[in-house]
Amino acid sequence: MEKLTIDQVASLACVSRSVVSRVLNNHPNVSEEARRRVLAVIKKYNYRPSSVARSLATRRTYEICILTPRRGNEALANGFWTLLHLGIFEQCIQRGYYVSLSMLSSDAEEELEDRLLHEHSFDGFVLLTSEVAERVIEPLRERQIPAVLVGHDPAYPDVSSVDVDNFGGAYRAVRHLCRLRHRRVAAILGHPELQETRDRRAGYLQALQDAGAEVQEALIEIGDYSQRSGYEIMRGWLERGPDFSAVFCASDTMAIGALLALYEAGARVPDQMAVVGFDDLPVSQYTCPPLTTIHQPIYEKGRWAANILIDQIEGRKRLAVHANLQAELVVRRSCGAQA
Amino acid sequence: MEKLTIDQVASLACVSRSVVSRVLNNHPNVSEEARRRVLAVIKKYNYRPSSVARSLATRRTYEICILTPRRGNEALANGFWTLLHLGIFEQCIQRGYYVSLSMLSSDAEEELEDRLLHEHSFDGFVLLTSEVAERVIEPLRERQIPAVLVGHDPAYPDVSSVDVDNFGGAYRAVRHLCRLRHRRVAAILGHPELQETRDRRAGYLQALQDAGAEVQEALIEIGDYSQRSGYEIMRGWLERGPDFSAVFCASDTMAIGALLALYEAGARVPDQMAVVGFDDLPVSQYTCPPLTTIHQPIYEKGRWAANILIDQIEGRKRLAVHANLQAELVVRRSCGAQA
DNA sequence: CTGCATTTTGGAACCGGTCCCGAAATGCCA
DNA sequence: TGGCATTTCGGGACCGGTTCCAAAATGCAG
Repeated sequence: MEKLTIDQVASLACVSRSVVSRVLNNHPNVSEEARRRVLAVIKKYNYRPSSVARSLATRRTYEICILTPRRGNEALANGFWTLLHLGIFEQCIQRGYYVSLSMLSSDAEEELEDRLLHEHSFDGFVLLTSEVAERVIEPLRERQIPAVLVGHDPAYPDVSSVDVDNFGGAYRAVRHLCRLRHRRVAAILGHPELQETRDRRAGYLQALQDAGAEVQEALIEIGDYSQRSGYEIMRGWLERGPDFSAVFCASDTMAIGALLALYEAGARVPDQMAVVGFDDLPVSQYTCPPLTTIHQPIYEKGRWAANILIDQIEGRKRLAVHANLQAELVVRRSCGAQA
Repeated sequence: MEKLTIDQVASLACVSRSVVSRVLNNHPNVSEEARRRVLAVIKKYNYRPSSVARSLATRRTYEICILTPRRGNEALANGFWTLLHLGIFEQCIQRGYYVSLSMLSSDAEEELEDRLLHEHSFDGFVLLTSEVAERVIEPLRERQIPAVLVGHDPAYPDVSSVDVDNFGGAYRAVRHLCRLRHRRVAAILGHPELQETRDRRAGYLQALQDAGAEVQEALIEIGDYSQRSGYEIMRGWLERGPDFSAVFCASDTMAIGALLALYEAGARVPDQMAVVGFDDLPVSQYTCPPLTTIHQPIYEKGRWAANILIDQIEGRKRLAVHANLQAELVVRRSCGAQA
């Protein structure tokens, strides 16, 4: 069964192609009689208008592009991105948009960026992390292409964004530890140039200060969101004999690495060392012991991002909006609050 | 800076648009002089031809669509899919194709399927799992749209596929346990209607038989690839007092769930219970203890799938190819072979 | 310098839609 | 029944490329 064109549908329904077009787009001013005939033909032959041809005429593709950072496999393959993609995808489909996927490696693949931004006309872009934003924001601005940032960066106040309350989340995580009588709480944080890291760090410090606990730079180490980095940092500490009783990890992945180091050293969690994470990955319910962490509504972040972007594409929102979603503490066993 | 059209480039370079088109497509029969002028204009204005217009004329979009099954979040968000998508993506980009992402929920969303298959013209489809294949194979066949299946199913011998050696992997995992003197080895398998499950089950049974170990239906339970299912199955066994010393899990996710149940029950792994998984997810290096498992080259599977599909799109392969990738045993600590 | 083969060029049709606009059909009222 | 407003319809230009083909330019041999 060959694919029909609008002209073939028109002649089968004995009308002009303008009429068919009007029926397809729910324009008024088409007689009941004609509409009926056209719909009958469409149904009979299962006709679908070519989205390519339509895009050419309307200059709209109904396609948005997700730009995901290309990190190491270990930092990438933890379910976080799948959930985010899923949220974006489901909302887009619901609103009639297709989703295209790209992963940008950190070395400059200008060729790829050029193609994505200029050659293929996406209606808008979802930028995952400010690393990605940094690389593509200029050309997007120049061509006035709608974009939304998942994450946030004060450097781009004009770009809509959706983020989780990183400061508040870290604050609540560490406050929780302090309330459990931990006076010295170490931290494994992420790349210091990320805004996210700065906010989580600030939350951590503020919570310590508010609790009257010790604040000490020496208790902070920098990882890269991989399990390996969490593992190695914790192992380094254990070798030197840690002088603290709890660790706040800026991601569950790093917490998972830390848990293994503790396990190998025979240090019991939470008795000898309390651990809390950040993100609440699906797997974190199943670590040994299950991880106390800050729940990020990852899937919802995706949905919000898609909604904001599409509103912008369709011209409903003129000004940039900055959504900030709640990050709640999920108490499980790695912190010692539950038997 | 407005986007130029081919006509504007042509007049800036003082040639007709046919010449510009020829330059863009590396056709012969364009004078050095003209080519030079055209390239200069293209470079100066950073011109990119519109892929939409080109697609309309050539009937090729250079876009392939990944169809991912929409499972529960827990079974979805474990890094497996990200790695697979990444493999597909990187190979596609390298060969000049865009990647579109779709997740099909199991309840019939015919509307979505129709749109994906008919309205938007993808050059080809990557079907992740035979569940997905089952739902879309018919219309794809009918319209002769290239597709490749990741996984495999004897019901579709005419559809190219790439899979891992499920039988061999399971066989090696269980043989390993038998060699460690386990005589009774339980199994947590996946959905029985999946070909994958059938193959892994067969490998498990064969290994037991070859080792002269006990083969007993009662030692087999069915999970759904979620951590939760692994957890609950193991917990059920522990409550009844297990009469076996090792478990083969058909996925790492289920193994991770099982590890937690064992941890909670105070059963030491591997001393009291040996555990092996299947997949070798990035996180499996960091479970407590690290998981012995069968390594699936997930990323490579994605690359193979993309390559096979694009070969087919570009007409290089006429016949269906069925790739079968090695699945190797990775010995870590959960099986007791390593100190 | 001529004549023919070959290279290079530009015009035009085409891909499959949208949308503007003038013409035809219809409705309504006097 | 005629006249005017309104609804419906169809023709054609357009979106930005590709590709076929005939015409123009060039190259080469005699």
